[in-house]
Amino acid sequence: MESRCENCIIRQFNSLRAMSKEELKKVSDSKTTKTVKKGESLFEEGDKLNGVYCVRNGVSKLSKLSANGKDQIVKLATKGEVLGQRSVISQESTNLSAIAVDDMEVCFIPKESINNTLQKNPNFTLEVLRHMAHDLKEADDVIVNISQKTVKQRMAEAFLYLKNNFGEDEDGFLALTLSREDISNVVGTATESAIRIISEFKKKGLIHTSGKKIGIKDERKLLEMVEGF
Amino acid sequence: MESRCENCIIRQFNSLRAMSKEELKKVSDSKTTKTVKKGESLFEEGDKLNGVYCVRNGVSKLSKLSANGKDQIVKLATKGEVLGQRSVISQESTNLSAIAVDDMEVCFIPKESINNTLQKNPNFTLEVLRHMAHDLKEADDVIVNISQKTVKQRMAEAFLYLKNNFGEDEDGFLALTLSREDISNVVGTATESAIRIISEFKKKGLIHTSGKKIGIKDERKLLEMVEGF
DNA sequence: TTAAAAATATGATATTTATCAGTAATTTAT
DNA sequence: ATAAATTACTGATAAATATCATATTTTTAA
Repeated sequence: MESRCENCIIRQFNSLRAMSKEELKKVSDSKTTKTVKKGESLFEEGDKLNGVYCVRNGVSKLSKLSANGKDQIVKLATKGEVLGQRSVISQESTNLSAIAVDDMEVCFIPKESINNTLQKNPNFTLEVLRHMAHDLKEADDVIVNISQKTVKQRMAEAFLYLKNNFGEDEDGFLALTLSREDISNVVGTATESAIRIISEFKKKGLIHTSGKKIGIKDERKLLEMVEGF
Repeated sequence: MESRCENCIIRQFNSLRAMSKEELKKVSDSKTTKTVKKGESLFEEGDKLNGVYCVRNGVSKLSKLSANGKDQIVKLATKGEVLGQRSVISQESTNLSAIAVDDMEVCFIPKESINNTLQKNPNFTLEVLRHMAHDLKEADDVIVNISQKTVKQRMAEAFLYLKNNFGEDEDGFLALTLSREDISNVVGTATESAIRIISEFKKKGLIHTSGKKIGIKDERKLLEMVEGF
């Protein structure tokens, strides 16, 4: 397994590609690689982060606990994404927890390397900025979705999102398998409601399931449902 | 009215303060000042922006239209805030409309001045980045709020937000007066529901009203309501 | 491998919220 | 100043969603 950042392909997908050779070398020297088992956390809401995590493998859910004890999943981050950036940049504690949904492999990069480059390399800063602008746009879309769409529509949207972002396995099931509870936390609904809608979608032939696994059967109809037909 | 950016106090509240004297001079020479009447728009969802708007006075609502024809207000921007930045940075059309809630005075700064500085002045870029990181954190909070809190809780929260961010007038009413419809669009609910909850809060002595104007009477109880007691 | 625990599933019911219908009050334009 | 248009408000009802209870299946750990 390649362990020098300079040669890491993952880097092509995130802002680290805007780093100079020397900067990358420094990052490479200061970074540590970690394995995180399914269910373990990278960091928890309220933690002060001493660096960022670059995801090499696996998927992490970024979530926030609400007063009534339910988690809301704000984002699912996979290969290539950098976690904790916002917290490091604004020098505040994180507002989100990052928990592994899969077994993960991540690189921890101490904040000094990041902050140094942010101050010296405008290209890097601009690249980070572009990513954050994109994330913000997505967050706005989520806000509008949650407040204007029904739970059914959001469920349909969630399945399409999972297909588009994580793909399908050989058997036509969504490659990323989430528990019913996680699905309900992405959609922002009660777990029972999520399960009920899964049953309904199954009856209607929109999806098929096998244990936890869910496969999309009628993408067109799901899309129509999202649009409100 | 001062019209040179170099001497504009508003600048202290936004990322423009990280610009050098020369950069500011250029911005000042290329900018134009506009007056926007209540109800008029600065830009509309889908527009390609040729620059950013620096708010000198008044308040603008940033909103997005949903499929069912209802607007969702994502942010209320006031004095000192820079609008359209995200769109200019990511070189995409805006996903939001900006409409004046008050009569406004804004400066339009062509994107060239911004992009130039972004490429040359890392301090400026970093400052913009910090602001965006903050906005993103706020957006995440909104997501969690909307999906986990009841309409009543979100209404209570909206009133507290309006007080904290826009203050009160001499008579103890919220300084920013929104229509019932706008309030419902901030909270993400039907206008009738918003009105109903206003009536209820009034009966319970949490707020008082006079026409459109709303005043906070029992902040403590509103806070408790937000927290879920 | 088997008992315990956790996750999934479904029904019954309660609660929340939206929608529709209509009136009253306020604002706008003439 | 007055009519028209918009906005605010209220009630009745429908629809969506959450909650509680409980059964079944799957996973975990001894």
